[in-house]
Amino acid sequence: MLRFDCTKKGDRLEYENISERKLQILYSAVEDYIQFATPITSGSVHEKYIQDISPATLRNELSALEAMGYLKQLHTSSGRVPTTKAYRLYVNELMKSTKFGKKELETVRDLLSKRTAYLTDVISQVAGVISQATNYPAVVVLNGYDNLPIESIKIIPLIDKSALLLIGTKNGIVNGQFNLSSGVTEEVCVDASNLLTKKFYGKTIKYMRDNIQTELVDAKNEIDSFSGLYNNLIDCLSNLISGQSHIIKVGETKLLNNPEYTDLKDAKKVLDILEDDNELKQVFENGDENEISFTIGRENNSEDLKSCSVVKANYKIGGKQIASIGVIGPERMDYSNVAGALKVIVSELNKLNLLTKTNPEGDEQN
Amino acid sequence: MLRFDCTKKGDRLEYENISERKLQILYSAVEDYIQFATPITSGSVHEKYIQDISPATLRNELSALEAMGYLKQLHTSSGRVPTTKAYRLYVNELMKSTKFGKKELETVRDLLSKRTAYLTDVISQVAGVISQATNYPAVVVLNGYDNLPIESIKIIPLIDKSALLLIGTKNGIVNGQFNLSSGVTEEVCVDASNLLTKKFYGKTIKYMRDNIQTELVDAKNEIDSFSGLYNNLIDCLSNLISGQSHIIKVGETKLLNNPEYTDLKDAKKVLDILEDDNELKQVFENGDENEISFTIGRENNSEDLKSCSVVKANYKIGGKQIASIGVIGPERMDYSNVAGALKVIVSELNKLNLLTKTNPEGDEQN
DNA sequence: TGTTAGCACTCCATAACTTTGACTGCTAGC
DNA sequence: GCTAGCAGTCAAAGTTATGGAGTGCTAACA
Repeated sequence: MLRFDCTKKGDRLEYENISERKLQILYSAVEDYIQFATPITSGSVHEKYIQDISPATLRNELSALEAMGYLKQLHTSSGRVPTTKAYRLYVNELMKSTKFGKKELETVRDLLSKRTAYLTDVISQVAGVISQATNYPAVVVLNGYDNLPIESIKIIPLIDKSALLLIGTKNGIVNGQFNLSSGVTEEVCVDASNLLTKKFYGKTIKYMRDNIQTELVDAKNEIDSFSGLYNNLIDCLSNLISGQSHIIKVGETKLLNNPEYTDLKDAKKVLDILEDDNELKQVFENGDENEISFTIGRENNSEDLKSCSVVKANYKIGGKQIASIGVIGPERMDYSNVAGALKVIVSELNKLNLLTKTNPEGDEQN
Repeated sequence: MLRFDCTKKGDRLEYENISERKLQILYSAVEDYIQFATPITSGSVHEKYIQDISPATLRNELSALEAMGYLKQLHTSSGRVPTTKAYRLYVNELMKSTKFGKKELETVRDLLSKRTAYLTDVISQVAGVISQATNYPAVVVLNGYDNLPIESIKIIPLIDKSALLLIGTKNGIVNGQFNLSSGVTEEVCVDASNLLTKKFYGKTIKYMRDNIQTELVDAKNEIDSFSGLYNNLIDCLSNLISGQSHIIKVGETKLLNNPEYTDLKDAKKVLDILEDDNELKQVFENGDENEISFTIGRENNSEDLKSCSVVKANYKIGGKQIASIGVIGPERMDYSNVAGALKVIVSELNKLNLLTKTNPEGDEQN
């Protein structure tokens, strides 16, 4: 069965003077290797994909593709496996952009429709959905809270002289906690909440951080009792904003389902990176600015990740990066399925975002 | 070096007619195997632990201990490894109850002192601390919210016609979300919050569930606008209470650090159970009602866990089970260290609990 | 009766070797 | 330019030796 349809001939030839037939063979080879993880042989390509070319001819073609750097043999008399160059060509030019079934789409929608209020809950939910849809470990890196647009601010006094800070954003509630000086009443908190919401509605959290000092000095003059809140609130805000670039991981052990990691030593290298939040953050800060970004095998900076690929979606709002959402897996990754899953999830997240966006305007007009 | 000091002779003899010398040998054997994971031999015991008994005599003793079922040989001419029976004796009678260093204690206190408001955050923090302190995968199963005592109830309207429900408990905030009918003002939410807090302060969440219908019927009569809240709030409460017995896992891959899981097939069996929340819940519902409960090797019900041990602490408030906190690891687990870590964490949790308990009374008296 | 030295026995772990089979590269013919 | 067929190659699996660690047993001793 020939799965390759020739639609982008012009683009392809930019890469190299590579015949259409070689591309067809390479496409079959990569897809087969992704699916079965066994080296490609002239026999298997003939049998499964391209019956009208004999194995002997395929041998010549495979040999040529090897000379061009798209395939490599593990040893003489073994079949061939794709190189990073082949995966790159496959990802850029050959693969169907989304091989993501309707059934999976339904599952994703179902899971995301159970909306949760807190941003961190949304993130871990998203990570879970991706890991389930792709069967690889999923990682979500929230790139700080700076770019999130504020919808409302609430300060809620708790019983033991502390208070919750809830910042409602279009994506979910961000929360912090701080201590109240004695004498701060529930009323003061309500007043402060209203004041802050009024001053910062529609602005980003970064804007709030940069301007809260001056804004609150004014407020302090207006409202006396506000002083019991002032310092601690600012502390809380700066803690909230500076430190917490949240990272969530789900399904690390799914890595072990792949035959390239039957040797624990190899698996350990990758799992150790998955354990180390700082390293992982760096990994997910790499890649280009496209909607979906692929870092394949040897393209990875880290030596221990040369056997891996990282696929991530850049989740943006108003052109500003909010989070990196992605998976990590063997170089022999099902790129098509992963890219499909990530696209669907980002698009569903954007829909949720629109949903919350329309309502407050309705409220405002009332 | 003889690490065993004889203090509980009377108790020990209840088990079996086993000489003090055999106990000393067995103690050395188990501790050595826990530390090095290599079979015990007459030579190594002589060299490392009991110099004044010759290897030949130790051979006789080890052979006798094998006949009694405390040791087993993997094959003739191999050393011996402890059986489940040996670990059970070790845990019940021989081990030092806490082998938990001051340094580790400081770490635990540090981590727990960064108090977070939300119960789910507290739980995952606790799981992280345990996994870090023991170097095994940690699991926390929150046994529903039923037994948590209520301190305050807040309903917070969000911008898009939905509302947050925050139930403050002595252990942390439990939160839910529900939709508001139109016309429900911020004032109504405040009134409802105050009313609910007044009615249910000090009662458990279970009590609230069982009595909210009747209590709120009265309130509906008092306050007209309350009807916009009524149904959805009850829905939210019952969802909150029934479904969510939270389970949190941290450090699953730490299992792979142990030599008994260098074969991925063996590791997979255990990791699969760690993936399956339902099965895991059952595992952690087993065990006795003691403060710390050990389920060792073959004592496990699940066939796939016969090579594992599960140690859990029952975290209770007022005698009522709140959560199971524990670790899962190879049968050759460092029981002493794990038990120490769990005890410390439960005791620190109880302290935090007391801390929040004193403050509201202060508030009440003001 | 309990302890101990010494020796024979056992059996795993490791390495060296052999066999098998899958696949390629090459050559010659179409 | 394509293809059949055959020789060559090499890993994977199976087989056979070798070494060494550890026990069990026996006989002597306190």
